[in-house]
Amino acid sequence: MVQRNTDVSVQVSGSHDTAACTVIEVLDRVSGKWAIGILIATAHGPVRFTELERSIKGISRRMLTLTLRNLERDGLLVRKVYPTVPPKVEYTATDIALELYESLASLTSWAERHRTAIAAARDAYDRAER
Amino acid sequence: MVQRNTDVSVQVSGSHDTAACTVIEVLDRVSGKWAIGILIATAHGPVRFTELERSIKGISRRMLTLTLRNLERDGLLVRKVYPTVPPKVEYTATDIALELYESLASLTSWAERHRTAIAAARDAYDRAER
DNA sequence: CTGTATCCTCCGGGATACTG
DNA sequence: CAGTATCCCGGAGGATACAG
Repeated sequence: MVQRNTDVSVQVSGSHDTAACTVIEVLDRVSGKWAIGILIATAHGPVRFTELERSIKGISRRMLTLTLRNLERDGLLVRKVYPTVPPKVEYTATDIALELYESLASLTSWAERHRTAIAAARDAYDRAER
Repeated sequence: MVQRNTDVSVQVSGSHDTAACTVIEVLDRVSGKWAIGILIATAHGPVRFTELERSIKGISRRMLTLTLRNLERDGLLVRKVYPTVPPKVEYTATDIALELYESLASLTSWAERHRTAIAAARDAYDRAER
């Protein structure tokens, strides 16, 4: 989770600072290397711990647990334990999480529209600066 | 900038993995403690270096420079130098940046709608776990 | 005024081993 | 199966000083 501005981050005037704060709230929830992946992986029904571990390539058991706990803490995931043996645990996205998932669509759209332009800008910049 | 999955991050099936990747592209552009603040501060016309330094509370000169360079490199900001003495430098948001700025609106909306629910979930979780 | 250059700290996250 | 517990490392970012 990136260290962010908790106090009034931008001091323009009017509503810009609160806008910044609000956006930052979301980003803090979604920051971290794995949160988005988990959100997406749980967006279509309950998923078990090991399923997640397998579907999210490269995640360590530790980070999977930690990220799940954070998402659960924020009310984005529900953790249900079946007291069987061996144990079974299911994680389910809440409505709030699903709404977030949809809100990310406009960002996805932005990235798709401008991905090549951004790559080009990057190339140009890098070629110029050396 | 948070360390993220560059390879296929989520292996569900169909388009979920590409969706994840695309979202992550944006987040990488916007991650870092200060990028959003700068985006917002430059969203309403050219701003000078020192103006930014003053309006974005708590930012160090180093991070201001670094973040500005990254945003410029991605084509989100244009840096214009007036060869006067003392020097004057203006940063202007590009159209791409402005579009991004607007796309963030749905996230802001999400945060506003659920902020209290999230806070409540957090409280409940913390009270339960001890 | 607009930056660079260094040094240093903190913490997100990986690797590995152990457990109910 | 679903986690904890430790140890460790790299890099984001702060503080400070210097410069064109």
